[in-house]
Amino acid sequence: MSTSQVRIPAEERRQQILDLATELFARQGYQGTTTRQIAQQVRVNEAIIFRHFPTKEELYWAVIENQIRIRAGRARLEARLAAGGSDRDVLTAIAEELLSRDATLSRLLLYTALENHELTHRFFRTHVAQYLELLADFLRRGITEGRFREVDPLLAARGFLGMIVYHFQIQELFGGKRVQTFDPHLVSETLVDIWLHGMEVGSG
Amino acid sequence: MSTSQVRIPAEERRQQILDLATELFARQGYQGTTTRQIAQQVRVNEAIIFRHFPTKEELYWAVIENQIRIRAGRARLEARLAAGGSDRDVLTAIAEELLSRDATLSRLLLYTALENHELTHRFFRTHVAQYLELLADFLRRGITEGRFREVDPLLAARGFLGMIVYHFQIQELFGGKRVQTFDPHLVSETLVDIWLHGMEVGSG
DNA sequence: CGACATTGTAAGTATCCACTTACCTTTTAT
DNA sequence: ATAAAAGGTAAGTGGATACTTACAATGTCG
Repeated sequence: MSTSQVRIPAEERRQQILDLATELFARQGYQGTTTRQIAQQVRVNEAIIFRHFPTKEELYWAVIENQIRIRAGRARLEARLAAGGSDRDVLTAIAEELLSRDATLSRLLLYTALENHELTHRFFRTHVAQYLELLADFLRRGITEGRFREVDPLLAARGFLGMIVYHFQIQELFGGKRVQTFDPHLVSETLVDIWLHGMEVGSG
Repeated sequence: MSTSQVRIPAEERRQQILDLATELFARQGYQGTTTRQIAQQVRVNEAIIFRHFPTKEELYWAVIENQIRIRAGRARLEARLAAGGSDRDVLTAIAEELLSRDATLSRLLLYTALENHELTHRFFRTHVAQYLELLADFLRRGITEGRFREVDPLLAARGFLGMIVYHFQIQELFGGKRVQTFDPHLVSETLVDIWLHGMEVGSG
């Protein structure tokens, strides 16, 4: 033995690798992160990484799938939409949840969208598109019930999410928060107010 | 001499390198693109790249600055805002212009935002923030003139751009256009309609 | 107590990267 | 005509990268 040799059960080590790799991939992307870096973060020999994950690429997809599983709020969105309350309350809650997420998953997904061509589209269809469809369904109901104006529900859903997500991107990715910080609650209320006022029949 | 040896004036060669590097960086990012790849695209020896640009990184920034110079429509936006016409016409024209751009610059900027921490923020302040400020000024005038409701103009500007940019991102980056294509004109009109209806005093 | 699977390490390997060096070929100015 | 300047190439360099191999320490169970 020459260094410390901390022994840890496999399951735990695997999770540790996954967690630290998540951090690095989110900050630096797939290409910008080396397996040596990951090993150093875990304080373990590089070979350990390859004992738990056959290739760097498989580690990457494990990271992505893990993050989607624990973070992407498809279930949470469904619950929110089903829970009821006024349109304003429901939408504000959704917006606030999106704004309060940490940037890790967003960064990973953007990196993946940029770096990867084919696999991203499959992923997009099964996750982002589903999220948008849920929102669009909610709007479609509102339209047939006469509460919302007649517009393409999918476009309106994209518009709503776009307001929120773009603000988040500017603050978290482009360093906007170094110039000016915003109260997430105020942001949610303002953006929901504009969008809802724009969608409601006979408002104003 | 062993291969063809096509001789071309320096200025022209430089531009050629810039153009092909732009394409590669936009598709694969800084880290994902090798100088050898660029040389192969230009059909020139790798050393030529380094004759025209001292390092890969300087080539990258030359690419970015070039794209911003020829594409980013600060001047065009100012002209549009000054040209007058109804709010609806002005905003629809802006939206349509953003939607009809090709994805190259967007991809480059997103890559840069993700990969680079410090330089991106400086760039963001001098370009994206300025663009948003111009829009916010336009809204501020509308608010004091009583045409728009009283909301934070910067947030409203982000909301507007967000609707457009997010739609563009989904279509161009996440492969949304493989699932469904949209008429840019229809998209502009729909999103502007929602946002404007949401901002106007006494509409509906 | 000792066989053995498990967790770990050190030290590779082949390949690829950004960048350099040494040299050749064509154009141009005098 | 010819020297110099400019555009081009082949063949490196050292270092990094993903992944492997050979072997050492350790907990567990018969």
